[in-house]
Amino acid sequence: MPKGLSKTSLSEVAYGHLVQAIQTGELGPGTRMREVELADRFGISRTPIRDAMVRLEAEGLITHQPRQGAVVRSLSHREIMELYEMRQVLESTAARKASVHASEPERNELERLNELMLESAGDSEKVADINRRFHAVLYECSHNRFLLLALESMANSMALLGPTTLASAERTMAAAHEHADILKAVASGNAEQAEQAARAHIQSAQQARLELLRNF
Amino acid sequence: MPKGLSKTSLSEVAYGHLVQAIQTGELGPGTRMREVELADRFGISRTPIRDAMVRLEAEGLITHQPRQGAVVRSLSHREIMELYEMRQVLESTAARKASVHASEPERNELERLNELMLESAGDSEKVADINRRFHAVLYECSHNRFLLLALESMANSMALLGPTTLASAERTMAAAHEHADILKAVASGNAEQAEQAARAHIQSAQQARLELLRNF
DNA sequence: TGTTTTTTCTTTGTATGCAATTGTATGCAA
DNA sequence: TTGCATACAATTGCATACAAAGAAAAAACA
Repeated sequence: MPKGLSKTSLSEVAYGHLVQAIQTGELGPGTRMREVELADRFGISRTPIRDAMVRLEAEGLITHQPRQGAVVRSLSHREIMELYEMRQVLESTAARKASVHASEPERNELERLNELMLESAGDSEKVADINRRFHAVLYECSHNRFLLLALESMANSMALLGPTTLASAERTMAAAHEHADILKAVASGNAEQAEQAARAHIQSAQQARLELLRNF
Repeated sequence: MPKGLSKTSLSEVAYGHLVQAIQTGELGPGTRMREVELADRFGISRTPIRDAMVRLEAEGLITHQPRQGAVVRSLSHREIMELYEMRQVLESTAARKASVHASEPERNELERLNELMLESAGDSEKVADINRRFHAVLYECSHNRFLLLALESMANSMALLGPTTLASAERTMAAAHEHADILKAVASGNAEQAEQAARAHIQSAQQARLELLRNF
């Protein structure tokens, strides 16, 4: 055993692993999650696994029927639309709040991430990661803890959708452009415009998602 | 041990008890929650208590420092304002969606609950309960599972605020009136108006909350 | 007396065992 | 073959035991 002065609990480690596994598709929607199996895989006992799974269920990433085990939630077409509806509401609100509350370092960080994303166009894995971080920072900028909580939970749910919509370089460039629109509005403190730009961004992401679903 | 007629899991029972205890103020903000103590109180073991607590933490009702136990979250003035901001966003969205998706039985149920609330003016406990149910039904009317999840979590967080703002008969009547405005807009399918009415309702609730805080 | 160190004690984090329940396979009868 | 009952196996829900980390208390020291 590495002389790990493990600061974080195994429950959190397990939670992180599971979220990642769901994000990468290693645990795709519909997959049955057996406690012992996961415990073995991570080399820990069932208890922290259970903790992580309870949390995942509270966030809606997995469903859990009593005495019947948990499965990674599988979203119907309708639910996917509902998720994007919700995302539109939350992201546009975040952008609005950010336009009021974002600090200059935060705005700079957003600029930098967006440039980085544009530069990485083509490497879809990297782009997806930077995109996630961009949105995460934007969420923080809202400076509203309850909104943040809901946004993070929603972002996790997005993992249920599978591959990113930012695979193509064109879509990446379009997204970066939309991000820039949001940033411009945020920087100028124009709440209305920021909200609209975020709304437009999510709508276009939804559009891209639908195209992806059509050609699967 | 009584013959297990337990239909729902003990974890859920514990979760329900804890939420209720927080709502009634039995477990007020800042209260330290010891696992063994709660387990003894409910006559069960620590495991289902832990499950419930993990869930409560995911919802933001309790905070949990590693190796140091959990405490019922205590909201600063700023956080209370943030909570109402968030509530305004979510409730107005719910009303908007309800104006599109609510079925006739649902609308009738809302009407009935609102009448019942008005009739109960004076009995603040009963009013608060009916009010909760009114809002819960409105949430369902949105027919968006992700929005619903966020709303339920938010409603639980409201429990952290302590006593209801609907103690006085006047405030109850005002609230019922505001509810009626929402219902009218929902019934006529006017999304914009429904959203505005809900926003106004939450603003007025926030106002009442501030007054309550001032005189404590 | 005040401060630092050591010790004890409480409480959580984790592992594991047991019992209950559900899904599944097998056998029997129609 | 199909429907149904019964037995078996897999898997979770819960309880409990143990270990480790912090907090509190006690002791030692300046």
